[in-house]
Amino acid sequence: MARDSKASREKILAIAISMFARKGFDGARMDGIAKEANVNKALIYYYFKSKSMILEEIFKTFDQEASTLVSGFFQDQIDLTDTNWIRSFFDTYMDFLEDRKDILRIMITESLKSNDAEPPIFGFLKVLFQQESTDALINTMKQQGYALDDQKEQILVTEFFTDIIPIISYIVFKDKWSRFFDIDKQKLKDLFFEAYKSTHIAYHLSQTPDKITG
Amino acid sequence: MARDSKASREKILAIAISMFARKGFDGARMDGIAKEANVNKALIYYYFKSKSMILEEIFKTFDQEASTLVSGFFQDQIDLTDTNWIRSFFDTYMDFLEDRKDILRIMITESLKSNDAEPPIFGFLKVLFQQESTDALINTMKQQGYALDDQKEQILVTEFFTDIIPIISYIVFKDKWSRFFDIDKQKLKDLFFEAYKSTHIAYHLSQTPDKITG
Amino acid sequence: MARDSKASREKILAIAISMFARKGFDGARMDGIAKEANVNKALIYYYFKSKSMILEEIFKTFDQEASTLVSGFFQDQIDLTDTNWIRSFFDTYMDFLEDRKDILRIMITESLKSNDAEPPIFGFLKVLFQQESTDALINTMKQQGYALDDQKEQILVTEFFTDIIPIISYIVFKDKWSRFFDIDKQKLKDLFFEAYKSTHIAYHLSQTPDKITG
Amino acid sequence: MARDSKASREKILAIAISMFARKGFDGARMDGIAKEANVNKALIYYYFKSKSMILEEIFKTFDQEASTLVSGFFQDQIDLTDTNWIRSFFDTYMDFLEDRKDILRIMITESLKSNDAEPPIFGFLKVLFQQESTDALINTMKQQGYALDDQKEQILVTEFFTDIIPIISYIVFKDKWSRFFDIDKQKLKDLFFEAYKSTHIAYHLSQTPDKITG
DNA sequence: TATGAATGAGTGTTCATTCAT
DNA sequence: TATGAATGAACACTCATTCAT
Repeated sequence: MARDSKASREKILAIAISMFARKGFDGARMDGIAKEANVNKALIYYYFKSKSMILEEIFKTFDQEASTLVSGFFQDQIDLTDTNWIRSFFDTYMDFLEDRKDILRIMITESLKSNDAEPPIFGFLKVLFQQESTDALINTMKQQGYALDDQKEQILVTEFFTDIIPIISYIVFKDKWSRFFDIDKQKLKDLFFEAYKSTHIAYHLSQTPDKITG
Repeated sequence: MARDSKASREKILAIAISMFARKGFDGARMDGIAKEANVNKALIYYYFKSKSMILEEIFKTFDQEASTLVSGFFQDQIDLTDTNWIRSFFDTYMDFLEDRKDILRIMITESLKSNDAEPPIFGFLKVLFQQESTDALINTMKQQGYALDDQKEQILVTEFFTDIIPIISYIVFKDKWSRFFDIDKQKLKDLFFEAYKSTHIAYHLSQTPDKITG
Repeated sequence: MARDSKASREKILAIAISMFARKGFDGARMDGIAKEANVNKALIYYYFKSKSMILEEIFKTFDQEASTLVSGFFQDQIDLTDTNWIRSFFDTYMDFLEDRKDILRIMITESLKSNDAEPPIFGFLKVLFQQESTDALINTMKQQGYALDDQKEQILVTEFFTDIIPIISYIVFKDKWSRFFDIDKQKLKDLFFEAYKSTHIAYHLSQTPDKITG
Repeated sequence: MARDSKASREKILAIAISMFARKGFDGARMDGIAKEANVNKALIYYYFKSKSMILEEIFKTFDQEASTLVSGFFQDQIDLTDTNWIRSFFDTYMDFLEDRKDILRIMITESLKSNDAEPPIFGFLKVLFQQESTDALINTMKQQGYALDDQKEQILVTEFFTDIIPIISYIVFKDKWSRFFDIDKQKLKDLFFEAYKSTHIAYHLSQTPDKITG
């Protein structure tokens, strides 16, 4: 109804994200997106070349925003021994992902498909560990006396499978978990943070010189 | 061509698993399955009521096999302080999942969709932590002096997000990881085990009475 | 961009002709015309009621111009025995059609469709042999001693299928002929004129009294 | 209704030809073809890969049949001086085309479009003047004393524009001509043959030495 | 005059599923 | 068991056309 260009486009995009997340990219229907977005189906094609192009734009925007987030982070002082700092980092990071949990769902699903393209989740990982950030992190950690084995490959693997993946999984599964295991969402969040702390964070702390020499 | 009843059915099932994994359930086509399985499309409907029923059978069979695996495990003596035992458990567990990695892919994808059904991956979790096993585990751990907070909820959350999920993720992503990060598969396996050991296993060990009393 | 009324309208018309000729009326797209004409799609509808109306205007204009051409011709003295006169007539006629070859393409295509409307190419034929012209021609020919069987029907059939049609065909096919039979365009023109002369013109000459009595 | 493979396929093909001829390839609708052929729309795609593939098959079949016709012809003795022979040849040729007049309509329309493909009507021309036939014709004509300028290019041009094109045009336009010029079909046929005889055939005869010197 | 946004009705094509044998 | 033929309901995408400004 509203002849408001920007609004229509954004609405379509928002519904598409929600739809792809709920039914999967292949399970989602253009008809359904149009109906839910309250726009004419043809209008979708006025703004987006094809279904796949919507997906591409979703991922591209996500990567850009993630990049901005990361850049912001590593301009501050990093202190992995400061529990407050870690919690603050963790919360900002979680809020960012929480706001984009539907995109994360889509990202996982699409990453699992077999095709020649790089899995979008690897793209996200690369954004998080882009050259500058990684270097800054490694340097900071070294300065703080961390026993870094200097193997970037190990860092990447460890961070991906024991940090990023658990966190993303928590975000995409928490609603269903809360529902099917009949548990309060705040309680679940605490349980997850406890698990995260006692595994991944504990691992980081175990590498501090304090811990070692202390 | 081949008038071998069982063979046709199994072939269809095998190809369906591979197809669902590669393209997603919605992206997979009955035509494609028939062609790849070298059977007539209508024959699929002779053996399976519908596309969804194939999926259901896949999950049901998987759950049964997982259940058998788990039962076998907890008949033996559990010793979380014995590194050899842990590695042996880990290897058996990994081999089992490795042989079913396509099913894991499907399971994740389907678990992410929005519907009223319980996510199949929760079903898998329940199989792993079915009453008897969990009880056995908890009892054993208590006997071995573990500081168990007795909260099954915490155990479930921790094991799911920092054990099952990382392991499954490793299995479903390792091929692509090896390809896109250009790293040898064996090397990657070592890196992952190192990450798993220094986070999840370290967490378990940290809970041993030795640590507490020591 | 350009706020030049006439220019936009003419441009749209010119592009429409080219587009209809290249892709056929049904194959041509309003979007494509707008884009190629560098105008807004809606502007086309400001100048033309619909796609079909563009076509109608094209044919109407063509018929009017053809009519003017023909009128001009039969004001001069007709002399079918004068080779110079024939060549001059032929050249003027050819140049006129050559300048409108895209319209001829459209005309043929549309004439072949099945509908109740008179094929536009018949309209063109009627313009060429409109009452006055035909009468003038017949009279002149009679005066010059031609063995006219006085059958206007025969004249029309002969002129259409062995004069107009070959000439139009030559015009609409010469570019492709030159390309696919790898022959120079001037050479092709000579070959065609030779063919035309030895069949159609020869036929006219064979009807002159000179030839017969001589 | 009838579960008769061959029949359905042929029906679809026949209706497609008729539809393409009536509305043009782009104007024809798959829905319309299905409905008129009394088959399910999806069945069309069971037999043909796409709309364009139907067209391709139509042309391919036509070319094969034309090739067979031509081959048959040049096994007999060619005698361009024998009016009976000419008329017999002409009739067979006309009947063949008459039976395929819808295909001719499609062929012309498609030949006029702008694309990189060779116009199908050139393909037809090549079939008619395929190496063997052309050679046979030229040899025969030479033996019979024809003043052949030996230029195959001239022959091709002359035969295309003053023989094939007029004949095809007659076939595709005769129904409409008869209707819009209110003339009996048999009468029209006679008029056309008269026109054809007094132009194209006259041209051939004019080249025989016998006729001229005899 | 001109345009960006919007739309109803299609358009070729595909899909899971069923039928007849 | 197995298959070629057949189908209804979608499916992503397009089109000529109109609206609001």
